[in-house]
Amino acid sequence: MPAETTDLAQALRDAGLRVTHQRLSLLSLLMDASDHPNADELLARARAEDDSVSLATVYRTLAILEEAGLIRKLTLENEPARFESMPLAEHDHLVDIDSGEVVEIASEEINRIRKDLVEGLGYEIVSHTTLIRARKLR
Amino acid sequence: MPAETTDLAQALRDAGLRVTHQRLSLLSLLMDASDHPNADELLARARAEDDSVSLATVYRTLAILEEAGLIRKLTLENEPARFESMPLAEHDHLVDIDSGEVVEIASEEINRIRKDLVEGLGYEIVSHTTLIRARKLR
DNA sequence: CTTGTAAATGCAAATCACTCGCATTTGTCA
DNA sequence: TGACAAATGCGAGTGATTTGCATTTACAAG
Ligand SMILES: [Mn+2]
Ligand SMILES: [Mn+2]
Ligand SMILES: [Zn+2]
Ligand SMILES: [Zn+2]
Repeated sequence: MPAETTDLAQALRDAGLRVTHQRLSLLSLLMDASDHPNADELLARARAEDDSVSLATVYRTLAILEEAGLIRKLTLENEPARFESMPLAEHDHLVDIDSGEVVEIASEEINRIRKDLVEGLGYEIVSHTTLIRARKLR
Repeated sequence: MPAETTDLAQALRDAGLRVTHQRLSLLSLLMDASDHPNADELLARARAEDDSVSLATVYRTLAILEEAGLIRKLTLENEPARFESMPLAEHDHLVDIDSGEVVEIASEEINRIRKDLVEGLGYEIVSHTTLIRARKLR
């Protein structure tokens, strides 16, 4: 039995979730993905292994994995949501408006300033998303 | 003729847009709004003046005003988009996850750091949205 | 102030991403 | 090796937003 499979299965158990092929498949796909796929794309990839997976389960599973803190959902403008495995470091996303590509951006300084600002207003951050639409300079 | 009406009409003309009652109405509503209304709410407010306005026109008009840079659209998670008149100063939004209220947050420092970071990656920012989901501390 | 004409609007039907109901299958724990 | 609740596949529903088309309107000309 591969180590990775065991790890992911354990991550699901630790989250109090049952270990199903669909959950392992989607979690694994997102761990390995270098891009930020949406539900349709994940369905296609999951079906390469098991062609009986349904779109409804993809959506249900993604919601559950997000709830469990194992993955993150990116709500974009005018296009279906994309997903990524939970990153180790907090980071923002830049969408290249010409290619659609998503680039990750991290700044510990921005995170700190934002946190202080929000707390100064009497709030605690539950989650945050920064989406930058940008164009490549030439 | 009120000065405001003239101003808004001129803003539309300057953007190369025809001046219609619906556009003036929505633009005016957003200039005066202290909250961040969605399309449904704007339709209700617009109908208080002219009960023949349609939801389709509200959506078409909001898209046009946004394209013209006169208003801004906020894409939230799991709820219809909200709108605001184009703010003078760039700012982020905090959504109180308990009340649904939207709070504005401005930090010139964050804007500067982010701009430098993005330019360092060879991009220019076209627009950006930061959405913070937060809970009031007690 | 009329008129021609393209653009804007209202209405209803269509889209699209996502969700749900339900019969069937599967994971977990005796 | 069952019992049984939870998960899944499938198809039908939802809700926000968009679109086709007939009608109205803004506005440039005359
Ligand atoms: Mn797609
Ligand atoms: Mn509403
Ligand atoms: Zn990311
Ligand atoms: Zn704002």
